Amino acid sequence: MLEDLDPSSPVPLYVQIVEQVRRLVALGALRPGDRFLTVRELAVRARVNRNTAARAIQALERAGMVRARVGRGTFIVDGAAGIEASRRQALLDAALERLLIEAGTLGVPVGELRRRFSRKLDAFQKERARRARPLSDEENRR
Amino acid sequence: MLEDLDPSSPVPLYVQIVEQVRRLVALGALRPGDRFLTVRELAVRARVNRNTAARAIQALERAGMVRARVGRGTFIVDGAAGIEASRRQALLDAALERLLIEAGTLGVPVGELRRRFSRKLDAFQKERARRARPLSDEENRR
DNA sequence: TATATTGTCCTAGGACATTAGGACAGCCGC
DNA sequence: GCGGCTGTCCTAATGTCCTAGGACAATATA
Repeated sequence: MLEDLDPSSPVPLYVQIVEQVRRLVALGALRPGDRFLTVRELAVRARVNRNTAARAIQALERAGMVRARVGRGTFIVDGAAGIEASRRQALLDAALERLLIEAGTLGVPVGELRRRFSRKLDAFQKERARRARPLSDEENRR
Repeated sequence: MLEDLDPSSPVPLYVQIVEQVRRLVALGALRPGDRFLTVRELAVRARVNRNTAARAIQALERAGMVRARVGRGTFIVDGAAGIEASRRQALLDAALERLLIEAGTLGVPVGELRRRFSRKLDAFQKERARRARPLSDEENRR
């Protein structure tokens, strides 16, 4: 995690970092209150320039997933708490719409889509439970 | 549709066009065999340069949703037919993962996600049925 | 108070994307 | 065959993005 970035990808390095962190947060591997990597630690770990790491953290902060404090470090935040209900609804609806359009253009039958959704959701929850149990699974590996 | 593009958006004009067309195809408003707008027609309609319109159509062609023919025009294609099963599975899985990560970071409970998914899917199917009935609902408005 | 550590700002270069105009090549109906 | 369509290619101008290095300000720690 965070080591396997692809500099030759059209996706910017800082975006690749953001996506990986988003995934870890969604899976519960990083939880509110957890200390995150500092800008310089992240730069070393991901083998990118200090400013590229800073950019990733700034993007995460704009997304409300992280709080950066000069002299202290950066910490995971409960981003969902700061979002008002109506906005959350709108964002979820947009995400659902993107999925349905993708599935629609792929010609996925409704029945199959329902099945795959249910299966994927179960797998996601299972993974989430697995990561949450050790309480510092990912943390301790640092 | 296609008239309300935002030139000041960070999203390129040709991408905005592609997204709108993708939506129409997914909803069944544009079906395989239908004649699509020509490059110049699209340029006038969307109020963009001829080449920007051409770029959008080229992107749609790369995505396998459209077939462009010199001297004849561009036509909607059954893009799903050309995709091999394994690739289709992978694309759908990636789309599902994006949704779950988005929902996860928004803190949406699993039960609510299931409900919203089901509701959205029903709405999508209903819209699809509505658009499919007139057989040329969108077409005739040109 | 020193010193180290933290995030942040400024600047710059290189690369790429976007849009646009002009010209060209293939197809069709008269 | 001719004229009007069609999509496509070439080129240029402009803007934006990405990454990077250097310096700075705020905080914690000894």
